[in-house]
Order: sequence, then structure tokens, then C-alpha cells
Amino acid sequence: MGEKGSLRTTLHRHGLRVTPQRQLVLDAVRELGHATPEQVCRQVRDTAHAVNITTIYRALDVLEEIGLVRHTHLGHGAPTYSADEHEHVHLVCHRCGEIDEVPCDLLDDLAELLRRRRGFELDATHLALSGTCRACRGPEGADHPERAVEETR
Amino acid sequence: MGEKGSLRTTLHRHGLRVTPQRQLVLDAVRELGHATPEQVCRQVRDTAHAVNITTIYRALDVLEEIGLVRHTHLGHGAPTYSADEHEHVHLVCHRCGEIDEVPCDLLDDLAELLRRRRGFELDATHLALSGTCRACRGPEGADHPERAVEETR
DNA sequence: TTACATGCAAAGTCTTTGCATATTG
DNA sequence: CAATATGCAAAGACTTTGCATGTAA
Repeated sequence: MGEKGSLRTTLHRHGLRVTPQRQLVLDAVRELGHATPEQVCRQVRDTAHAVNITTIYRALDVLEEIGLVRHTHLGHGAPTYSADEHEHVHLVCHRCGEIDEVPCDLLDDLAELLRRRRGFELDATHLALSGTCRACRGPEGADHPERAVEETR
Repeated sequence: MGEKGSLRTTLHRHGLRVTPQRQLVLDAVRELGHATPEQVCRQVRDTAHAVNITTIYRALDVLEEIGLVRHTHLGHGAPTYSADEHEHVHLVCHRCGEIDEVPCDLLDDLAELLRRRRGFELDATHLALSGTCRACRGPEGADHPERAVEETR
């Protein structure tokens, strides 16, 4: 059992235990694509009614430490967690809140630039880029304050 | 009074009042370069002892609405505000927490790419890029867990 | 049986809101 | 005077901590 066993294996490698809660949290993150701790909690509770939000936070921390999940700050409020195999850069629309995803390699050139000019090693997997999505820019590319959402904060 | 009058002028244009607090908050943001509401508050209080943190938040909101300041989420916790004339992209080291700044135009190519491929209009002025700074990568480019800070969150 | 996990409650940040008071135009 | 801004206190969102209890190697 290769891929599927990676939670058990990885936890063991770190001297940590495999628990139903941790398994459920990982499953939830994988299913949801990207989700806040709150959202993960709701998903987990569909299966295990009694899991505490504290446990969700702790499980996410553990899973992040061992490299199975990762979080990104998409702007205001809670961060979103996603599975490590699910690499992408987030495009966050500060107009409507929509989140799009693009492959990390779009940033290769930028990463190279930063490395050379600043010695900075960009981590594209943690990234959120804010701006205005196609829908909000409108068909004519004009200003469309359709359902303005308060600025991303 | 050209540049310097822009707070008064801009507030008026928006039907808002010029108050000492707003002036102080703007001054603080300009002096500090980039700062959290908390830091702005401390700075303001050097001059006006009694200003309430709530007022700082509200002043920052107003100043942002009228376009004189802008905020960025550098990772975990409080956002940082900076003056609009002070445009740059933040490079946040998730190792040591150091914040470097680079000109926005480094992102021109990426912006063009996103515009063409996704219809996404990147707002480079809001940006924080996370990664590892030169110092933390070490002279040899190796792993230097000198003063590891818990992951940017 | 010992080390690690969980649940629960309480506390901690950071931020917003409601309302009375004060201030500006 | 009338519209806004401020201060203060309370509440709200999100997260962490302490500690007793539970559970697996």
C-alpha cells in the first residue's frame, strides 16, 4: 500500500501515532482541496460527530509538520489548508472572493529572478496572489462593481 | 501645499473630515514604512497619548478607502499597512521573519501571463511572497536552521 | 505503564460594533 | 445645528493552552 499508507508511515517516522482523528482530518483536507480549519471540522464531523475543533487545529499542525498538508493565507481571516500533493498558486479575487488555482511553474521565472537578484528562495506552494478575476473585470474589461465584497483583509 | 495637502484634499473629496488622529495615523504609516495597527498605535501615541486603538483601526480603514494607504497580509497575524506612494512587493522569510522589499515591476511578466491565461488582473501592490531569505539559506546555500521561527502562519 | 492524544474550558490575539460624548463644518 | 468622529466597553472571530482523561505501543 504505497500512496495510501503514507499517513501511517510518515507519522511513524516522526514517532507520532496514527489516530482516527488525524486520518479524518487528512481525508477532509484532500477531499476539500483547500479549506479552513472550520471547514475541515465540519467535514470531519460528518463522519465523527464528536471531534473537537481543538483536535482539528492540532491535527493540522501535525500534518503540516510532517509535510502532508500546507497552509496559505488567502487574505483576511482563517488560513486554508491543502494537501501536499495538491500544488498550486492561489489567485484570490479581492472583489468577489473567488479563488482560482494555477500551476506553480508559472512562477518559475519570477523565482529565478528573485533567487538571482535577492538570494531569495521563493516558495510557490504557499502563495496567494490577489487581484481581480475575469468575471469581476467584466466582459469589456471595465469596472463592474456587481457584488463588491469588502476588500480582502 | 501640493503633496503634503493630499490628506486634507482627499478626505474632503470623499466628504470626510480631517482630524488630528487621521493625520497622525497617516504620518505614522509613512514614517514606519509598513506597520501593523498595533505598531501604528504605539507610534501615534508618542505624540497623542490618548488615542484609542479602535480609532487607529477606523482611521486605517478610511485612509485605505480613499487610497492613501494599503495593507498586506504578511502571513500570520495582523496585516501591515503602508503608504500608497510606497509601492513594493514584500518578500517574507518564513525562517526568520525578515521582510525584504522589491519593486513591483518584477512581477510585470507574471502579471501579463495571468492576464492572458486567466483574465486575472494581478494587484502587485498587495503582495507578499514567502520563501527563504539569503541569510537563512546560508552562504553555501545550505540549510541553516539558525534561529528557526515557527512557520509563517 | 508510559508516552502520546483528545476533549473541554478558559484564556489569548486581533478586530469590530454599539452607544454616549465630543467635535467639525 | 447637524453630521461625523472618537473613546470606551463589550462582543466576535480565530487560535492556543492547561489539565484531566483516554488510549495505544
